[in-house]
Amino acid sequence: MFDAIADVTRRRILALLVDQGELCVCELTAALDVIQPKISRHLCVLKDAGVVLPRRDGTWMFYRLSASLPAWATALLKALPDGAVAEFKADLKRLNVMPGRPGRCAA
Amino acid sequence: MFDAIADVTRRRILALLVDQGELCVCELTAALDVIQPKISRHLCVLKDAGVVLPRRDGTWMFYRLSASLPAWATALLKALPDGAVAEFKADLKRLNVMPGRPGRCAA
DNA sequence: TTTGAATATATGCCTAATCATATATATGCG
DNA sequence: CGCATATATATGATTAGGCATATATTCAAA
Repeated sequence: MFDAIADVTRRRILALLVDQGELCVCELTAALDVIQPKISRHLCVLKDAGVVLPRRDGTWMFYRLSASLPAWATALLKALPDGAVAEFKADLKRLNVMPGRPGRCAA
Repeated sequence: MFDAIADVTRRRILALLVDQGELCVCELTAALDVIQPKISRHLCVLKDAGVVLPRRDGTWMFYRLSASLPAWATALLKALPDGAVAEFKADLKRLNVMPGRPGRCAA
C-alpha cells in the first residue's frame, strides 16, 4: 500500500478512481495527459499491490478500487481528491472534455 | 508527507513516536536496532518534511510529531502502530528493555 | 469462414534518476 | 576527554521514464 501511494502518477490515478469509481486506460491517459505505456505500468503496480481491480469490457480494460482494504487505507484514499493530490482538479477537467469516451456496459 | 511514509524505517520511527510521544535518537537507535547515522538521516528527512519537530535537551535531541498536519495525515499516522507497521511490537519491546534511557527534562 | 485493419492495452529493453545504506569524519555538549 | 548526534562521500539497489513492439479484441470485407 505504501509503495502504491509513493508515486505521484499513481496518486493521481487513485484520486480519479476515488472520484469516478471506474475508469479505463484510455480515459486515464487523457485525464493525466501522459503516454499510455506509463499509465499501464502504474496500473500494473497498483493491481499487483491489490489496490485496484481490473475488468475487461470488449476492447477496454476498466480499473476500480479494491473493496477489501484496511480502514486506514480507505480513509487515506478518500482524502486524495480533497487536497492531497494537487493535480486532481486539472485531471478531472481533462477527463470531462475528453472526446470519444467509452460507454459502460455493466459486467 | 508521502515521501515521509514511503520508507519502512521512517514508518517504524513514526509508529513509535505516535505511541510514545517523544523519543531521542539513541532511544530510536536501540528500539529499531539500526545504526545511529541511519536514524539521524531519516529524522532529518522527517524534519525537513515538517512531520516531526526537534527539541534539544543537553546532549540529547528529542523528536516528536508535528502538531499541524492535515487531518488525513494525522489519521494515517495514528494507524501506524495498529497493524500498518509490522515491526512495531518488537521495536517497542526493545525500547522498553533499553538500558540507560535518558530522563525527560521538560523544555 | 478467413483475412485484414483499426483500436486498446500490455510488455521488453534501455537510460537516467532517485534513494537508502555504510563507512568515516565532524560538530556540539558536559 | 567522552558521549550523543550530525554530515560528507561513495556505492548499490530500486524505480520511473521513454520508445518500440507485442498481444488482444472488434469489426468489415471477400
